[in-house]
Amino acid sequence: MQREAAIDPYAILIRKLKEHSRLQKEDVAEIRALTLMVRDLAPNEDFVRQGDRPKASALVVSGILARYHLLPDGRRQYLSFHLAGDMPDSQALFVDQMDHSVCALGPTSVASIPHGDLMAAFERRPSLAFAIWRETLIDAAIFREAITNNSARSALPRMAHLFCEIYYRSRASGLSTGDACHAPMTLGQLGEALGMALATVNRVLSELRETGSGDLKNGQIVVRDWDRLAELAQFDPSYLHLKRQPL
Amino acid sequence: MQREAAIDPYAILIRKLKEHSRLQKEDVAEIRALTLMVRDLAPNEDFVRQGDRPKASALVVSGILARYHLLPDGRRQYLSFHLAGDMPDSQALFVDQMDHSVCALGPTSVASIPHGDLMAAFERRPSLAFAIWRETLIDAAIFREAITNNSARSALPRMAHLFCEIYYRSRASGLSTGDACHAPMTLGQLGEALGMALATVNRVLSELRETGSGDLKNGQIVVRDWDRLAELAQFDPSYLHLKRQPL
DNA sequence: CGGAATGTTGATATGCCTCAACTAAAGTGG
DNA sequence: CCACTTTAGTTGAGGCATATCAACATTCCG
Repeated sequence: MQREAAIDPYAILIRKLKEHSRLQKEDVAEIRALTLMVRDLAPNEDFVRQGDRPKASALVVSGILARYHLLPDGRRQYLSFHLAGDMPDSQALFVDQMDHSVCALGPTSVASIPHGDLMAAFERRPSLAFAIWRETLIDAAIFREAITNNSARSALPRMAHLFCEIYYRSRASGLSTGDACHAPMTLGQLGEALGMALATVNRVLSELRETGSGDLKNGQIVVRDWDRLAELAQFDPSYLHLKRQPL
Repeated sequence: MQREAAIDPYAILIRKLKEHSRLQKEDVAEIRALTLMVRDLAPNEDFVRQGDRPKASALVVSGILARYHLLPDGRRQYLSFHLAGDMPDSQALFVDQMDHSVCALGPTSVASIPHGDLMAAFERRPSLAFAIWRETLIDAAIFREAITNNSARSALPRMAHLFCEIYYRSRASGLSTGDACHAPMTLGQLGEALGMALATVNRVLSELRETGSGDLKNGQIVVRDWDRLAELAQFDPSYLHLKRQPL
């Protein structure tokens, strides 16, 4: 996470919302009037924990946030990954208590937006509320796809699908660099996302590598052959509900 | 679904929203002013299909609706089950195209609410919009739990967990009768929800039966020993975000 | 009453998990 | 900057949970 001098968190949020929603000038103005407190997280640091009652929502400015469930025996189940522009817990606006935790994958910088600010903005600009509501609904679509991915696909296509999704979303947000995108997760975490054992992750990843379609390396997903990867994964991006297809 | 003469769909929605949200008189009035078109579905009949662009939202009046993904090879992955009072596709209000289908499990009666009506009501009563937004967020929490259930739990606790959830939600909505609740699914469908093969479903269900904690019989989930069932499932209902605990 | 859908049970196969030993890389303090 | 420790990744052997296949029983429904 190179700390760049000139990151404009507002611009990041505006760009992201525009990927799926139309924003009027007034909506943009309303966004620019929000109070933002940017904070840097170390890899693996929690932003909120299961059981918390946060008073602000998170906006990912750079890096990646992940949501996860903590199981009684201490294991983790990663639920979703959130790139720059995402607001991974706008849900806390309307649901008192966190039912999951949110942590940084690699070094990550996060802006907090006080709930009060957001609610006031919603009142003035319902269309802004609808854009963020839509964002939470797309989130839900991503969860649904994860249910299907982890329940109905075997190890190789399952991993391929997750890679497709992260790469595709990165690309849609202009966060990819050529054939690669940022994904600083360990094989262990990948296993906790996909519901497979570490040793299996390793073997399946090697297998994926050998197909020449994709790879995970130095904290990056590398796409060597998109068509092949997407076919292996049976990846259909329509569930992401983006206005423009980056691939 | 016995067709009863005196079902009031408005009352069902109001009761449901009150399980997690506070409604003012004006919100209730706004709900009662909505246009509802009730329609009966036969078992297995689709209400909307993947790819559709519905112009109305569904409200379950009686029976159960299920959401599912259709995979390229024709298999299904059931994603969630929706009881009376649920609005399983309010998402279509803000997301153009359906990324999944919705079908009836047993005979089911569904009310359609035109999107225009809802949006107009939201404009007059933002708090009503927030209640329904909250509903969609709880939905998302249920999806997250399904990810964890299907990815991190083995067959027996996985099945127990789904039974717990459906029974608990039924009870919260006053839809349970003693120790049982309506759940007219076949073993095949149960397998398609839990990501296990039909034969396995059968064996695991027998096993569950033998623990004396729960059962699925005549289209009903029967809870013989709630504490045992909940323990088997590691069931923690907090993700349902209900104001009052029915158990 | 007959046919289709659903449920039951056994035998066998296999994909993934577990355990374990080891290598490589990354972070840390002297 | 190097030795040391910790964390991450790699690979093999073996076992087990669940899938698959197959035959049959049962219930549902027209």
